[in-house]
Amino acid sequence: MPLTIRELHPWEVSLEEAIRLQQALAAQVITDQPLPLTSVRLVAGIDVSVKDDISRAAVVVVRFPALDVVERVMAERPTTFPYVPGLLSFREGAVILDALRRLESTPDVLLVDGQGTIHPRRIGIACHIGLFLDAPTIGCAKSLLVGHHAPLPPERGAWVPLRDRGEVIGVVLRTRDRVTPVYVSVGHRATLDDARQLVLACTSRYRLPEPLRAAHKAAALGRP
DNA sequence: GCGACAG
DNA sequence: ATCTTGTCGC
Repeated sequence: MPLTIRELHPWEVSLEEAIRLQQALAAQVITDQPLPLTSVRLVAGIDVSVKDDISRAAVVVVRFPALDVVERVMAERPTTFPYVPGLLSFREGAVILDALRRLESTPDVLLVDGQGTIHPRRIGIACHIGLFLDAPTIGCAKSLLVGHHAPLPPERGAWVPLRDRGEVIGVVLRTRDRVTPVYVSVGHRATLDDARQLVLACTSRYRLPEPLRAAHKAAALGRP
């Protein structure tokens, strides 16, 4: 039984309408639902690459905790929406859903390359995709969109809370000794602690979790 | 008005 | 994200 995708709203909207949609959808994001790692069997990684106005999305599903690949799908479509900090969903959302519609397996949780609740309106692309799927999602970004944090210890597994306007919206996580950290936050239907633990459990030899590394490679346009 | 700013 | 060469470290 594949994932069910809800078409909550169109993607071709104005910048003003995009913000209005985010404000309405943000209230539906669930950030307190437990996601026991012992119950996770399949994890999906999602990433998008853009080249010559063509966006390519890739979704790679791996078994957990082994991390071996079990499925990989892709989709392409013209890039229309511009890149605007805070509105990434509207640039990459449609092509990601196109790829997800081709998925045959049903991941228990999806890792998205980008922010979850680490967002001005608390609805980054990971939350947005989670709402369309009504499934557990987690945001894992390589750089920061908003928020501040204390210094992070140098060893793998170290983490500190990320705060914005007085609230904890995510964590800064070191996935490898002495390596630049990643920013983890809940996308939908998960808790921040479970999100952090899952990202770390999906990371082995590299900085980024395996599902995202695999999706990044698959989405790369250039060389076949 | 001046910075900050996922991918 | 994409554009690009060499280079430091395990």
